Amino acid sequence: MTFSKPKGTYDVLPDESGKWQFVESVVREVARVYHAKEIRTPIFESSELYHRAAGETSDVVSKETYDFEDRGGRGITLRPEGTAGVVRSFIENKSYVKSGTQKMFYMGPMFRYERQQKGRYRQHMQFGVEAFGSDSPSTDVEIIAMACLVLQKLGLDRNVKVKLNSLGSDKSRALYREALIHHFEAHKGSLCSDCQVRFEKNPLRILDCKKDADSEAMKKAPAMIDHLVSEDLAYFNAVKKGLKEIGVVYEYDQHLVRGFDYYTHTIFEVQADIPGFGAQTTLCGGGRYDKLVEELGGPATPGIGFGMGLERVLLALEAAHISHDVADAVDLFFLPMGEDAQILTLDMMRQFRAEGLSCEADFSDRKLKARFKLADDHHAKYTVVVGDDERATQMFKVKDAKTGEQVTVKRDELVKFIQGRV
RNA sequence: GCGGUCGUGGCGAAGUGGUUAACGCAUCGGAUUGUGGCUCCGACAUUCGGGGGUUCGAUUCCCCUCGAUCGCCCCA
Repeated sequence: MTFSKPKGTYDVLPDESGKWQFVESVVREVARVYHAKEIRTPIFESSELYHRAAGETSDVVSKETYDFEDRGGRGITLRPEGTAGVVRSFIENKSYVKSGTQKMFYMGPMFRYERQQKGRYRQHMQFGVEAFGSDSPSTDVEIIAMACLVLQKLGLDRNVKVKLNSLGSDKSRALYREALIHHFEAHKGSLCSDCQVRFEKNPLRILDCKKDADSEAMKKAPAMIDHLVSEDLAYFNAVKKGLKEIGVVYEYDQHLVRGFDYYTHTIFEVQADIPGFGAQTTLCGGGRYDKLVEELGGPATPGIGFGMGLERVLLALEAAHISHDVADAVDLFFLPMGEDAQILTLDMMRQFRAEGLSCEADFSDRKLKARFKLADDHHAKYTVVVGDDERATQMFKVKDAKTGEQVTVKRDELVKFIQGRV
């Protein structure tokens, strides 16, 4: 009987974790300079939370969640996205009593029951940011720029594009919804079957359809921007102006619609723009959600945030042929000859490791040739053979992997010798 | 949830309805018993994702299933 990983999941193997850690370190560094502190919420929440937050018409919540009943009969859902849990925490811990804008980030696994393909998994890693308490368009600009900074620091800024749209406030949206229904009513017959359903449930989603993208009905469809009430339009213009002023290149996309119903005003995506990238091009998506805190039972508090899929970021790096050096070399590799030498090696390694040097030893009794090769495989910077002579004299021959040169060093001086060279 | 393609050792990859399943890399052993990365020699799949069927005989044909992959949908 052998076991295999659940469908849609993957293992990050020891040789692959370095690049993950690198991306994670970049993300944390960007969070630091943005003064966004980390928040860690449970990876499961009550099912009700997600239904209330994302909305019943969203595909993610209506058919892609991992739901189960726990032994106490509670309805539990593995988090499919990060915002709902963070907002729940924000309200439950009364974080809203603080004044000013609060920025926080999270990084962790999200779960969606979907058919997997390139860049889409049932468990995926997301880095996300939320900012509460500011209704200024400048905060929108700041948050979008933050997502861009992560990608820039990774070297991907030339391989991505930012797409931007506005959904406006409730008022604008109601107006637009009516206009859309009025427009598509006449063309309903020419729409694809999915859009027939969208027409009934959420006409906004028709705009996102790829099948009907080139149809006459779609081309003539009214644009959201023409239905924004004046203050909403002013808000959107302020965001666009801000982005332009600070040099964030974006594309206005009137068909951009996001998957969760909680969004208002500014919505955006950062998409990979790399030849040969898979079908899942969205690296990052987010927007403003000024009603969500209130809807989930908190005081009216504006918010904006985004989520970034780290698998896709890694895929983008690969597709763009960008690699970042990951250090995996070990400072010292010991080759003890015999049992007494092994004990001595253990003692030396204990001392050296406490001093911060990384050490590895091979305790096999194979021939030295094979064992040196092992040191090589571990990218050892220095290799030391420990045998009877060395034990007797406490003098060790330290071999430099790069030059092949061997220097004899006293045990007492070994730490300094290595530390001065690595 | 829907459609296409694919599934041979740790990895890459030939192959055929018939009895020993190429080759390359990696690994292990030896040439070379305390000093590697070169070279040479040798070893390494009772088995071709799993189950069932057709057949005298199946890795090869058929069905089911699981998995991977690409796309649709959706999204990070």
